[in-house]
Amino acid sequence: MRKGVGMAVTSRDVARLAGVSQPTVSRALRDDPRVSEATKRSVREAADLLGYVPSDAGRALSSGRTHRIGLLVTDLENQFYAQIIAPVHLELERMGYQLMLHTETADNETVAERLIANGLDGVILATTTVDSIAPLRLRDRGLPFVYFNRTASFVDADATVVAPAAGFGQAAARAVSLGHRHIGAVLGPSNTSTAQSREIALRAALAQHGLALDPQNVRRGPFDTHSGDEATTSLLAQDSPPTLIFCGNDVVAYGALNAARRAGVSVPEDVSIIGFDDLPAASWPIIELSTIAYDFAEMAREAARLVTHRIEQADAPIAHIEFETAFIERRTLAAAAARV
Amino acid sequence: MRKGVGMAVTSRDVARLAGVSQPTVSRALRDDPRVSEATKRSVREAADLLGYVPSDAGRALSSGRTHRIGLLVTDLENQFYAQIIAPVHLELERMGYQLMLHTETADNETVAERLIANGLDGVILATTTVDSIAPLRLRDRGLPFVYFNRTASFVDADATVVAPAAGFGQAAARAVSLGHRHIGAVLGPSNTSTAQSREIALRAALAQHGLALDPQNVRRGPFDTHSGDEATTSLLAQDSPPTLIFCGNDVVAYGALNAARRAGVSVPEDVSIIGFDDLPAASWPIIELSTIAYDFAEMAREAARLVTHRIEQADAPIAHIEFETAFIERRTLAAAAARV
DNA sequence: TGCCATTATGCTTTCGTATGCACAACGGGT
DNA sequence: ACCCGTTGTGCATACGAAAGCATAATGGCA
Repeated sequence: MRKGVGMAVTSRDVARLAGVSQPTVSRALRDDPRVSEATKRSVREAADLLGYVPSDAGRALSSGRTHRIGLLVTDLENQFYAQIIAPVHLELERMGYQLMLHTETADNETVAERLIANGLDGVILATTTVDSIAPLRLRDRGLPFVYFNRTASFVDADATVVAPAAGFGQAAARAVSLGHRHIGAVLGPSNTSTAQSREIALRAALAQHGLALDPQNVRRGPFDTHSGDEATTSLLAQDSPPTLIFCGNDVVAYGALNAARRAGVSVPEDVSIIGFDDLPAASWPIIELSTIAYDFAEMAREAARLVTHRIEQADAPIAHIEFETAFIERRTLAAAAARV
Repeated sequence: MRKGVGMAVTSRDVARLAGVSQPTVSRALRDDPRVSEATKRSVREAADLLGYVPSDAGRALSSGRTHRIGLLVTDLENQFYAQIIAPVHLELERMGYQLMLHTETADNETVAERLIANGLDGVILATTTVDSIAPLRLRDRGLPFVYFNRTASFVDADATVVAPAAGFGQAAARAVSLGHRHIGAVLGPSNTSTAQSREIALRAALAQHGLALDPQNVRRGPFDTHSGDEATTSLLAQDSPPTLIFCGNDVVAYGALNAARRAGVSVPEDVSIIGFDDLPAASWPIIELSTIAYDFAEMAREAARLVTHRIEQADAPIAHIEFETAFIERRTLAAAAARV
């Protein structure tokens, strides 16, 4: 950029007007205690007068900090991530950081490179698979990052995760008391830590009551509505379908509800559905989904705090923060229908 | 930043290894035709070997371009904006730009300042109110911006907007043919151009059939589910409620469906509901919302293209791009119930 | 009155990349 | 053999803010 017409006002211009040096302007505007109140006042006045706005690039280059945090997700249209973005954004802003959204496209290889190239101070990984190499790359670069919700195997790092045992324990107990014995599940992708931990928790909870998942009644697929729809359609098409279906998350459960409706199967009379996450729509009167809840907004904020803390104190001990779950019973869970 | 341990590899390091000057590295990696193929190859090799990643800040400072575009929204949890972010993000990425999400908080005054301070090349305004001053500030700064969906009064700029007339025309015709005469509406905030244009289009469409909105059957509120719920609850509580309710958008319509369900009013037997936007959930079997559709994903991509085009060619003529609408009939619209 | 501590400010350099300009090397045409 | 055009590379510097260090101004105390 060589001297355009609309060239921005720089700290040097402010300095000239205020009759001080450029470094003094820099210090005054950042409220450095070494600058006198009188000077600060006149500098601020000059800055206001000129409409001075510090250059992000200049500051970044000089200080080595961008105050930008990347949030890596795959599917922005997924309601779960939509719910996450807002609290992360707000919490980061509260702490003086800006959020940069990044999506993981097909070629996983370049994701870490793109994150690194973007001059981020830190990264929140929200859709890591257990076998992802991105964390390795970030670690090698020395770029601070935290796991949100999902974790990867190769590298340990700060993480906020869900502890699904309690929620599934309560749900299973209630389901058994309602007479459910033939239980199905639409699980998430087996290369995600969330799908893995939920599957383990579900199986353990059922085992408490002497029950097990019949492999015939288990489906796996991405955490999205379409996948839940397909899987449930296939489950319900069987000769003796399960009376209750646990879904990998709420978004999948919406798909399950759609599949049941399309198949003319009543919920909860013919089949009960249980989700996971307790998204806002789960409690809508037209949905009323039974689900396993936890404070995902707080979990998102915690991830934001973890990453900024890691940036500011690189040698802090690694923190794994678990969020407890609880079963929330709504319309979509009812007594098991007698089987034919 | 004064010489840390994990200091990043710079173009100078690459230059040293490749035995060329730093500017040659810069040119070689950007595929400048003035650099010989042989040199390019050896520079690329050296860069790979060292794991060189160009500094965003350095490039931004030197070139005066950040390749970052801000997207300004209010409510990230709103499904409409969630649907918008993905296409904008992808289209920008395709054109070599990064998306920065910004939210409008309570103090509108500082929004423009925050956008300007963030070293953006351009901005997409998605939630402007007609009386917003942000566009003025951006124009004064010379920061390129475009309106998405909504426009403001004070400043003209590139815009992508919806043309609601056709959609409402079709919907009204169909509604009338189904016997609807007492029609209500839950409109958006009157300081948004979208709420204004939809209200005008709706009234005009009804007028075609000699109908008008009874002020008693009109409610206004924010474009969210809660507001749609409240407004509809109040509409339905009247002595002779409307047989059909037009909602400001789909998210509002979801609220209307919830309100009806809670009030024990059947949709569409007792009341019909029509939305606007055709969000993915509108076509779900458990929802099946009649609505007015347009290609919002393409509209989002177009906004992305407009802003980058404006950046690259500041003196291009201002473009206003309209997206046509069409009525989509689903379960929530049926024949009007006979009135008591 | 002189010295030192403190406070406030300025000078200089740095961060990493990009670009205008100078210039070296090379080759072809006469 | 000379000139000139072309091609490829280097040099110097700009971009804007921040920070280390130097130093001027001030005040207190002996």
